[in-house]
Amino acid sequence: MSGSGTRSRSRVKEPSRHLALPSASAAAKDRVHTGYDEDPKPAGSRPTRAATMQDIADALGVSQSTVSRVLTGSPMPVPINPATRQRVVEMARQLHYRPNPLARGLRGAKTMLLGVIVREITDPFFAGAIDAISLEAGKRGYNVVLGHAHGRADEVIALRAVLETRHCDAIIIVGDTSDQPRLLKDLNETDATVVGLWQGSAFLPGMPTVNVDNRSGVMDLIDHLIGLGHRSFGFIGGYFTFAGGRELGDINEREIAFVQGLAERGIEVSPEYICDAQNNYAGGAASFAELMALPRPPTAVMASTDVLAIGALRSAHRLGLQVPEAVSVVGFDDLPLAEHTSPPLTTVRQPIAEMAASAVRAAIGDLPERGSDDSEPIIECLKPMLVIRESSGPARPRDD
Amino acid sequence: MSGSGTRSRSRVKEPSRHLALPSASAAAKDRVHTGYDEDPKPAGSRPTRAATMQDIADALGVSQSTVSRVLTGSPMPVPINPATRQRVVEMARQLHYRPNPLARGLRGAKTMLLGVIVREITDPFFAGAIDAISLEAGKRGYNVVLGHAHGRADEVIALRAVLETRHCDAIIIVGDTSDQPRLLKDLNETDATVVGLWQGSAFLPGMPTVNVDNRSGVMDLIDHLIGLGHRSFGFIGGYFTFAGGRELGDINEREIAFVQGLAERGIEVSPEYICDAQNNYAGGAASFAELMALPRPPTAVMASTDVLAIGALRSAHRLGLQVPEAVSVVGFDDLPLAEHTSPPLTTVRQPIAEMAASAVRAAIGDLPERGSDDSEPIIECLKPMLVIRESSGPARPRDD
DNA sequence: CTGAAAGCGCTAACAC
DNA sequence: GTGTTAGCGCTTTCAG
Repeated sequence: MSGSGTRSRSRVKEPSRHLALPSASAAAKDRVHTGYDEDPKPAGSRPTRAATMQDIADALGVSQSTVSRVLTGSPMPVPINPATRQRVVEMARQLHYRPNPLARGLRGAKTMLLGVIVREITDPFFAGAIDAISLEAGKRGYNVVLGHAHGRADEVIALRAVLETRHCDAIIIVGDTSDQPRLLKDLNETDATVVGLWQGSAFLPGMPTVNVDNRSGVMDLIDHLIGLGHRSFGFIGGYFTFAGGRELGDINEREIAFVQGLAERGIEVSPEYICDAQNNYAGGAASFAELMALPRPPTAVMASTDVLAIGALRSAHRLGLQVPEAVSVVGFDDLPLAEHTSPPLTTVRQPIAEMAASAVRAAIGDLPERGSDDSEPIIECLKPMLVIRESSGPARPRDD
Repeated sequence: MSGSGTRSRSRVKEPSRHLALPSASAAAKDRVHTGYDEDPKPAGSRPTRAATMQDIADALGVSQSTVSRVLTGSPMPVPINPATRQRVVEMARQLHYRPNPLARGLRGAKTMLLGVIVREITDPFFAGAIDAISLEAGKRGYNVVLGHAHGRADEVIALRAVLETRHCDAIIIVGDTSDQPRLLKDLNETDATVVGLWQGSAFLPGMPTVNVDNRSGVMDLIDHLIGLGHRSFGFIGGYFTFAGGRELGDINEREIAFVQGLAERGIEVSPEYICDAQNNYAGGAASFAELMALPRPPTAVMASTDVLAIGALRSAHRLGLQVPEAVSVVGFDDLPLAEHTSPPLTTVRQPIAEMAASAVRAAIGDLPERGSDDSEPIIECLKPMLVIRESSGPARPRDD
C-alpha cells in the first residue's frame, strides 16, 4: 500500500527541505509550486529542519494521521497495530522528531506556559516568589514566561507583550498594580485566567487573589516589641521608583496596620516617625538614619520589608548604634538573608511556597488528574509567622 | 464584488462560536445556517472567544486576506484602499481583535520568546543576570521564558521542556552546565540558537559564549591583598547542591586562578586553606569558621562569590573577629548588597549588563534595524573591575 | 486498524 | 485594490 494513492496532501520532499529522508515518495506531480524556498539556506548555519509527522509518514508509507495517532500520546481512542506503532516510534526517533507546539496550540492544545508579571526580579523577595511559582508550575508541566516591569512605563508594555503574544494559558500578577489601571483592564480582554499574588488590598473584583495577612504579621511584631517594653516606634515604608511615589499595596497595608495596631494598644505615633524610602538597602539605611536623627529617636524601628530592615541594620552599624541594645529593628518577609545578618533579623515569615502554590493552582487548576473544584474562595489570605531572632531586644530605658 | 463568490472557506458563524458581531453585513445570504450565535456562553465565566481575521472579514463582507493585509503591519507590499483599511482597522478594534501568535508562528514568524535556562533564580547574582537579560531582550521586543533548574535532576527536564515546547527563537544558558552533558547534546537538536553565559571554561565548542575573565578578577584581588601586606590566604569555593559536589565553571576557574596567581607571586597555599561550601550564606559562614579554626588562620580570605563572602562576614562578626582589622574578606560579583554589608565588601564587579547585552545580541541578533554582523567572535570574555571597599585592610602582623 | 479530509488562524503567491 | 487558493504541522471526525 505504500505505492499508490498514498498521498494527496502528502507533500514531497523537495530539494528545498533540507532533511535527509530515507526515500522520496513518488508524488511529485501533486505539487502546484509551493514556491516556498529553493533552499535559500543563508550560509551553512542552521542545522536540518525539524522533522514533521508527514516526514515520518512518508518515510514509512503510512498516513500522517496514523503517525499522529501513535505519537499523540496515551489516551488511545483508537487501537493501533502494535507493529505499525513500533515502526512509527522508531522512525520518529531516527528522524529526531519533535512535536511542534505551535501547531498543537493552533488546534486548541494548551501552551503549558504560565505568564508571571513581576515588578522587580532583583528584589530578593520577588526572586524567591518566582522561584516558588516556577517550582510549583513545573510540577504541573508548566514553564514560566516572565513579564518583567523594570520601570513604571515598561510595566504596561511588558504585560501587553505577554498578552499580545497570547502564548500563556494563565497569568499571575505578582505585586500590587493598583497604579496600573490600564493593566488590569487589558487583562480582562485576555482569555487566559488571571490571578493576583501579593496584590495588597488592591485586587480587582472578581480576580482570584492570594495575599498575606499583613495586619496579622504587623500585630505580632507590635506585640512582640511591646512585650519587650518598647513604647516608642519608628516605621519605614517603601515604594518602588515607578509607583509614582505611592506606596504599594502590601507595604501600605503594613503601615496602616502599624498605626492602627499601635493606637489600639494606646500608643499614638506622630508622622515624623514614619518614613518612606525606596524599597532597597540604601533606602532603608537612609530612613533609619533619619529616624535616629529625631530629637527623641524611637527605641524600636519596624521596617516594612526585610530589604529595608537590612539597610537599617547597616545604617545602625555605621552610626555606632548597637542592635538591639540601642535600638531594636524588625522586618517583614523573612528573606533567606535575614538569618545571616548581624545581628540576625527578627521578622515575620511569609508562607511563600504555600502562597505560590495557591496562586498556581488558581491559575492553571489542580494537578492534572484532579477535576476542578469551583468551591474555592476567590480571595485567599494566608497568615505569616513571627520569627524572633536577635535584632529585637528589651527597650533601652527612656532618657526622660 | 462583495456579493458573489465571497466565501468558499469563509466559514459562517455557527452557534458554537460565541462572538457578538455588530452587524450581519450583506454577506448574510451566504450563510448556510445563520443562527450565528445564540450566545451559548456557558455560565458567565470565560469572556467571548478572541476574534479572528475571518470574523472581521465576515462582519465587513471583505475577504480575510484583505483583513490580513491591513492588519499585518507596515511593509505594505500591496496598496490598499484607504477606506477599506479604515473600516477594517475600526472593526478590528471594535471586535478586540488580537493576532494569534500561534498561527503566525506556524507560518514561520518568530515567537519573540527568548529561553533562559538558569540554575538558581534565588541566587542574587543570577537574579541580577535575569534582570539584565530580560531588560536587554525587552529592548528587542522579546520576552523571556524561564527554564529553571531547581535541582540537578530537574535541570535536564526544565531544559527539555523549554525545548520540547519549541516556543523559543533562541536560548541562553546561564551558568556552567558541564555536568549536564545530555543537556548540551539536546540543545544541538534544536533549531534555536543557543548561547552560553557564565559557562566558565566549560563551553561547548561552537556555541557562542560570553564569560567573565575570572583570572583577571582574581589577580586584581590578589595584588590588592598582597599590596596590603597579606601573605597568608584562605579561599572559599562554592558549588550548588546538585552539581554533585563538583565546583562549577566560574568558581572553579577562580580557584585555579587563586592558586596559580599566588604561586606566581611566590606564595604556596596548602589544601587546608581551600574550603568548599554550598554557594549560599550559610556555606560561606561555615567555611570561614573552618578557616579561622586552623592553627594558623589566614589573614585574608577570598570568597569565590559575594554570597559566600557575606556569609563569611557574618561568621566573623559572630566569632568576634573585626573585619578588616583581624581578617580581610573579599568577594567576587559585586552584588547590590555588597556595598551595604558591615563593613562594605571589597570585591570585583562583573559587567553584568554588558555581558547580558552581548549574550542577547548573540542570541537574537542586533537591534531590529541593523543587519547581522558575522564577524563577531564566538567567545567573548569580559574583564571585571576591582572595587575596593572596607572589608580589606592591612594585614595584621603575623604571630610568628 | 488505517486513510482521507477538514480545518485551527494567518501569510503569501497568484489571479482578475 | 481585492479575492482565491494553498498551505504551516497537527488533531480529529468520518469512512472504509
